[in-house]
Amino acid sequence: MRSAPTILHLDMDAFYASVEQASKPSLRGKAVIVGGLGPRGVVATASYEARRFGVHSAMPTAQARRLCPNGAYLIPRFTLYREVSELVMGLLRELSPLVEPLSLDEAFVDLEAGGAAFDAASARATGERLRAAITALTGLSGSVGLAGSKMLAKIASEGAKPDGLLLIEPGTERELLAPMPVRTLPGVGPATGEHLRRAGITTVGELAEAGEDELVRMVGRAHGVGLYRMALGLDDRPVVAERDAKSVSVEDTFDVDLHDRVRIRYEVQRLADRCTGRLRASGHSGRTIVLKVRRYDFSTLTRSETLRGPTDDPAVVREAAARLLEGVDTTGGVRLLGVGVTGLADYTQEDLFAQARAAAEGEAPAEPQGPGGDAAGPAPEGGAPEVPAAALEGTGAAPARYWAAGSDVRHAVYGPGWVQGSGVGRVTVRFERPGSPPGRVRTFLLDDPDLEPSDPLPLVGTP
DNA sequence: TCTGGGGTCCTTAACCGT
DNA sequence: TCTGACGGTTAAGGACCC
Repeated sequence: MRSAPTILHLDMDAFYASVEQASKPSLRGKAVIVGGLGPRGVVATASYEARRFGVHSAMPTAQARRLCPNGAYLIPRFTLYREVSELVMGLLRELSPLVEPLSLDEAFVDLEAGGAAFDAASARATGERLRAAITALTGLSGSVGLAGSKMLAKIASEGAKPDGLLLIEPGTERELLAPMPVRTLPGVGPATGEHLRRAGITTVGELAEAGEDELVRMVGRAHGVGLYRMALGLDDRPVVAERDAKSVSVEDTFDVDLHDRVRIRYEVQRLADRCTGRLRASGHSGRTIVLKVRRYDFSTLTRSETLRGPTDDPAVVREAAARLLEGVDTTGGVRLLGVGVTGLADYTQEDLFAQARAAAEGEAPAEPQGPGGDAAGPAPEGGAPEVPAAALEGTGAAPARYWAAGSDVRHAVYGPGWVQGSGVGRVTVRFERPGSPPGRVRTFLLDDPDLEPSDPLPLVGTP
């Protein structure tokens, strides 16, 4: 807690959807929904236009389509969002060395540590300058909260949305918080909220009245103490610039539940390989392998195994994951599989045990084998568009090229554009780019040789 | 046609060693 | 030698966040 509101929280407005609108001029002012488009997809971000229809994040995409049938439904393009995010984070780092990103679209900044503010007036001026700079650089809007602590800065930016700035003057926080619903506090989700409601506690003020002992009794030691302090507006967590990763994991939800044990084993191997790929890319190795299984009824279980030392060897992770799978009953069907590695070492330590064994066996690590050697192999990796696994299920036919809605393409004649939709042997492309007027739509055969996938264009600086 | 994917942190229980 | 307290580690699950 500090006496001047010099902790800043930035929250970009409807980030993914706004990036899509900036890069696809015909979508400006329209309902845009970014998320999973499959039968089990959920909404990641909805534009404010879409929110007016009741669409919000974490909602099943199928439900969103019912509420907002004329919206534009797009898959996320994380590479582009990451680029835009880096631009924004760069602006934050000009304000202070103490920048703590929470996600691609959110961060805390300690303005005092950077000499960018020392009181309410200078903090407000810095916040407004930042908002203008973000718009100038990216064309997007962000909301800024300023307060004497992280918690209040975050609550402030929430209140500032969209496209605003809110400053909470230190000293006013208790009376400000008191009437707010408990769910306002970070860390109070559906479960804790319901728990408290049953005890007759619905506002932050009532939370403070309940007292620390009572809260600890209700929700446990760590949570109770933290909750009580937050209810009083007390929060002295520092802004931490660099936090090292503690785990790496990958998981897939399948469009249709998996029953075939051979196929399940195969998918676990693929996930293990993807996981080690990411592990190595981040320069880590880890000691504990975790297998996650979500069954047909949405019940989730995890099984883990701790090795004698950290590894980043794909064969070792694959074998551990396969062992863990053998202890899991999958009759009834599996909706999701995941493989993770925790207990990360911040350096890459060779796994001498695995190396020695591989040398003894005189064998290169085996590639995972497809179930029964049939055609339902993995979707192509890398630049090429992926065919969803379910699209191949039960078909012996070679798939036509698959064009995901929202993805970038380039046509030999018409230039850059994006996929508006595809079906019945055709793909519809809208030809426009960031900064251009809304473009026109053309339709091609799925395998038109003039059409190819391409990388996103930058939001600004394109001629 | 319900419910993603990537994480973090906490709790509880079992087990081991002192 | 037996029992108990305690601490560390591992495993499993759950809440929460964006």
